[in-house]
Amino acid sequence: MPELPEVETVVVELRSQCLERRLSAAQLQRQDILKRPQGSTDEFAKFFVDHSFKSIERAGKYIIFTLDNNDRLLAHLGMTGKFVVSTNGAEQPDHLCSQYVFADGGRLDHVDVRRFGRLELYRSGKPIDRLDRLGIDPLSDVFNSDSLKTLVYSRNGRSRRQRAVHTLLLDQSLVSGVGNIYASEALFRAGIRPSRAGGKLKPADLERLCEGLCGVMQDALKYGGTTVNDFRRVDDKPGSFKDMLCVYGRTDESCRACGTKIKKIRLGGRSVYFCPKCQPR
DNA sequence: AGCGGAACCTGTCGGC
DNA sequence: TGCCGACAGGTTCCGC
Repeated sequence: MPELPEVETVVVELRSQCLERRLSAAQLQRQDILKRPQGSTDEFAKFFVDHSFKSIERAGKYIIFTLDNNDRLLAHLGMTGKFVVSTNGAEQPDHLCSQYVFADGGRLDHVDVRRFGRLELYRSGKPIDRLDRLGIDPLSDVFNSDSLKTLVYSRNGRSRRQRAVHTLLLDQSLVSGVGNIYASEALFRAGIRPSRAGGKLKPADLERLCEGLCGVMQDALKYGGTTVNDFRRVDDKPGSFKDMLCVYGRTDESCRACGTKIKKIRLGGRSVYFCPKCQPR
């Protein structure tokens, strides 16, 4: 389940392996993965052939591949999506969604078992509107406890939000890149109960939450992300942050800080984990 | 506008 | 042993 640290890990590795290599073929194996289809499979190939990737960037959980003609491929990995660099002679992997063949004999495989991921093609100059709707990135330098106030106040700024702070953290238009794992982990670090209403957070809470979010993202990045079930790096190795998780997936195990049993609840249709003693309210 | 819940998708796991 | 339902969750959509 790729969240910010996993996507960032993938982007850094893709950048080191895929830039400036001429593409000789591209195929879309799963039509339904391409949102707003831009025509036939042939046109998908034409979009890439004889071009190369000029830059690869991350925005929230999205990956933006920019070609040398400034056309762009926007990719979202969903839950189980991955990009794997391989050689053209290698066997075709299961659940292949799209594939990019380099003229030098290399290959980039895009695999997604559950097909929650999406691809979109944008011609040069066409704005990617959905990126404008993303909230603040926890790794950016404008992220601070002040910008986290988006969690507390409604858009018109006149009322306070009633939703659970955990649910608010998952809203990509408020904070971008946070998913279920790091929402639970950040709230543990901040000592805040996930079910607490966002509007009831005090300035000191936002301060700790800011530190918790930044900290957990940076730490996870150092370990190459978290592999719970499916996530793989570009070299198909798992990330190793799983061993560092304090609450996520640790139901009935004891808290690393105080020994209390970790509790699991449901919020907004998601499983949420917390320590009742370290996160009193 | 804010909010909750369903739907999408398939592999895995626990219970019977 | 085998079947079946529950579960995993990022995003979008729908209805209140």
